[in-house]
Amino acid sequence: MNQRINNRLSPEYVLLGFLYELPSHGYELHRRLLDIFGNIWHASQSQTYNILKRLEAQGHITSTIIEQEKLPHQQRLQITESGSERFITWLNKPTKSSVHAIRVEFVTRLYFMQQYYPENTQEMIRVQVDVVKAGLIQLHKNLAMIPDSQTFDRLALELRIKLLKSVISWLNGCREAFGS
Amino acid sequence: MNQRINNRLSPEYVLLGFLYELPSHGYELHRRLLDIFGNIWHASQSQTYNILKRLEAQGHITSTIIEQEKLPHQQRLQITESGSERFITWLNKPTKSSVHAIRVEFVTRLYFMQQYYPENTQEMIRVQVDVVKAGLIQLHKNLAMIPDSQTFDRLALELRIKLLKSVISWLNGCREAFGS
DNA sequence: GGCCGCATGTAATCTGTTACATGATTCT
DNA sequence: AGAATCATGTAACAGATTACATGCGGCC
Repeated sequence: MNQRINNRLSPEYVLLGFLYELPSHGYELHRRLLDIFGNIWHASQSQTYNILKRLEAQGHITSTIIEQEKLPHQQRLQITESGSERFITWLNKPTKSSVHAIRVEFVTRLYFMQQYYPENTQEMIRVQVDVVKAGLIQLHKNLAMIPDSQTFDRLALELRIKLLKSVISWLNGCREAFGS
Repeated sequence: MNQRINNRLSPEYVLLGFLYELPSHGYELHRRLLDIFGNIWHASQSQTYNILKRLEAQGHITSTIIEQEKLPHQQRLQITESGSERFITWLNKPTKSSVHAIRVEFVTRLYFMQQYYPENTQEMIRVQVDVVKAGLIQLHKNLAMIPDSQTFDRLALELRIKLLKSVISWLNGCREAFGS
């Protein structure tokens, strides 16, 4: 239950990542999610609350209600040991060699690594390049096994190869952008 | 209800596309889905049946039971007018300028166009190039509006731009591969 | 007076995932 | 004898989407 079995991506790590730094509450987390990751992650307000509920049920965050004068009450959310651990594990785990995963998950990890452990950014990118290169080699092997006659299958694979090559080129650009 | 409002992709058009040519039944459709589109679309067997049920409920296909000797009965599925129309509309509608959509939806449309209306393939690719180019221009505009200081935002956008450029290059390759 | 921002949710619906169920035939 | 293929599904659960609900304070 605790493990992400399939490859479905959800912004739960983003929320965890915000809370890793300091406590906050649902409304603000949602706003920051839109602000910073609006182009990458999409969640409606209620979906954000849903995810937070889930994280709380799983023991990754705890909540305390704070009454405010003149404003509605807040639910102060705080990350737990288990939540921090979960976040850090995710942050350090290379993203799989898939265009979509890189565009969404790796970019998110890059943001948080740069925020919290900038000294690890270079290494993180280096490792990711290796993972994508390994994926590319596999795709090339697959391509070699498809006969020339299967134009469609070859084209579909060639697209993925092209995209992954772009990803590697972009990753190298990242290394410079966050240059040491 | 009939319209696909959000950008969730599902292999329903693949199933419709198979049935566009000739009637079939769930089991075979699922096999072909795995065979031909295994690298692109993922659906469990029951999910395939679910989608077919949905298409039937929506009036896009009809079913008749066929008894067989020695083998289990089949449900012969046949596409309706409404289903054919839906498929053709989809087939001719350019895929939006998104890496994922191109990798999944456009590649699928390419397959069916090549199967059923090969003479339209060139035009289809041409139109798609235009759509992606328009998307690229938009992204470039967005990029120009991000100040240099926001390294992260720029990088995230630059990745998308790089990927879309690869897509265009690939599309041009397609034109040659299906050269007239 | 009406809309926006703050702040939290519930309910209904849809879609997908996994596991389970059935039962005959054909291949190894 | 056992596995794979043919062929159809149900049930339980997880997750996302949309709409709806509430209510105060501040701004125009």
